[in-house]
Amino acid sequence: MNKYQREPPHLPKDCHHCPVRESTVCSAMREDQLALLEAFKTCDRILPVRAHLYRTGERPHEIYNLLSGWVTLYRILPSGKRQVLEIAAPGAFLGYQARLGDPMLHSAECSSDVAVCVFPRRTFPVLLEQHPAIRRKLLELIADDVVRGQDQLTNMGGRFGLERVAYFLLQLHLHQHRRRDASDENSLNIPLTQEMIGDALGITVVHINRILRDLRERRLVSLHRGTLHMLDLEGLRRLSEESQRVP
Amino acid sequence: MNKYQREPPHLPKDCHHCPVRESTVCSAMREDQLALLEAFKTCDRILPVRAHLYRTGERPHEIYNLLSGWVTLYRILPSGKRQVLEIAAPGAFLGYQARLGDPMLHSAECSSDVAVCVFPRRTFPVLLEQHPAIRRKLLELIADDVVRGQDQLTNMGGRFGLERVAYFLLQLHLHQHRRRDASDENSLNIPLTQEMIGDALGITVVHINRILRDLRERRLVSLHRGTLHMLDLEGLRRLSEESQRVP
DNA sequence: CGGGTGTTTGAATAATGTCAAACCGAGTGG
DNA sequence: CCACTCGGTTTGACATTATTCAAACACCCG
Repeated sequence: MNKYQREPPHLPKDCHHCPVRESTVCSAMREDQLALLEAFKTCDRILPVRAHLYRTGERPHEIYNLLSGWVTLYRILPSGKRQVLEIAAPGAFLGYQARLGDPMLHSAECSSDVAVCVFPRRTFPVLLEQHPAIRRKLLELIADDVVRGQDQLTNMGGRFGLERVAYFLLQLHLHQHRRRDASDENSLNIPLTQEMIGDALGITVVHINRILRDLRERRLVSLHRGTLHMLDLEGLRRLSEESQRVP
Repeated sequence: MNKYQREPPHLPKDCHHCPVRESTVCSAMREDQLALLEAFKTCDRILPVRAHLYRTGERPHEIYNLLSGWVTLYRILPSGKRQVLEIAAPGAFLGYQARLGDPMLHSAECSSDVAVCVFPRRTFPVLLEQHPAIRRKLLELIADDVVRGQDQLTNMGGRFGLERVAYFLLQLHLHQHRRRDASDENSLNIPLTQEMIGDALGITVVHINRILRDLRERRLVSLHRGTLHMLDLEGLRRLSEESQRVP
């Protein structure tokens, strides 16, 4: 088993027992409508680390609900650089875009072994049409995506490396801490490499490394082999809100 | 009249004559349904430069359709820095968010004199409920927002100043060139200051200035008093796709 | 004719990237 | 079980990119 693999992928018996039902589009269905969903969905599927759900330019014929594991959404620039757009946790709804027939504009790669629930892409609009509640929920999810995107943009544009990384890790932790019962209140198991942080924040691995050392020495966070230890949440928050200049 | 003000704000007689009808949520209504929209909307309104549609933290009671002029969406960081999230052109749908009652997470300021079409916020969900086509269109618009956000993120994370600005201006021009009949094929009137570019791209005004000089001397673009001259689109594209390193 | 906003330039300094090399632990195959 | 490889981390020296501070300038507007 991969060193980052703390939770082996597990498939729920049915939608009733689905661990992420409440956090994704499926929450729009009443308990007694779940059979409809079940009928609509293609299958469940398990994928190994490094597998791709889809790649830039492809026109996949599926849409995914992430059941367990982590998926990284990214783009490659003409220069060869990689930009990580999102680190998707269980509950994420992946592969949707406005014009479902268009080629994807980003790639989705498994950062751990992964379990997904698969929907057919071609007939997905039918589902949306038949169940307005699902479209309502989807709109909600995507509207939140916009906000998180804006947050990330603000982080990238407005903070230097140290504060940037601090804020990024803080958000990562908070976002998890909402839906999850973190076994340990202040640590998070996540297949996060320094390179990934760098690619998410537009900073070199080498520099990320120095920043992480700094954060560790300040006893704020430490990242070690797939475990993120949040040592001082308040301190992190203070750091990331710090003025770099006095206006 | 403000120096940047090339087009005085003008209010359409009714929805039938609305110049942006096709590019916003209203396009979801059939010609014969426009009366319903008309009945629902609160009013049209004209706002002067520097006026705000709404500010961070407020719970506005309206939603807007931008009819003419430019609106800048931005956030302020704890450090005092400003991050420009979007430069909204006519046709933009402003002020919507998943939970309409929540406080806004960004501010919207008029960069020119502006005309907006105003919808009531409180009853907006009713409109969505009664006309699924509008929700469908809104979902589409917002899904596109996500993509443009990802694009911006990629630009910020993956490019240095020169290429970053080049790409930004190129996108700005292309995005306009789609919906507009640009009188002059290769120039764009827009109340864009160097400071705005800087705040959008996370670069200091001073540095933006040097970059713009560079771009001007390479005869790629020039920005002068509210007019953006695209001198060499192909060259810009090449520059922004340039590898900084040879992988 | 001011006054104010936006632009421009220079010099010093700080932040970050690049290159090169060593290191470290986990899985692999002999 | 050990040598070996591989992905990921760590460090140093140096180059590049960007910020900061300070000041002058240009132009529109009242």
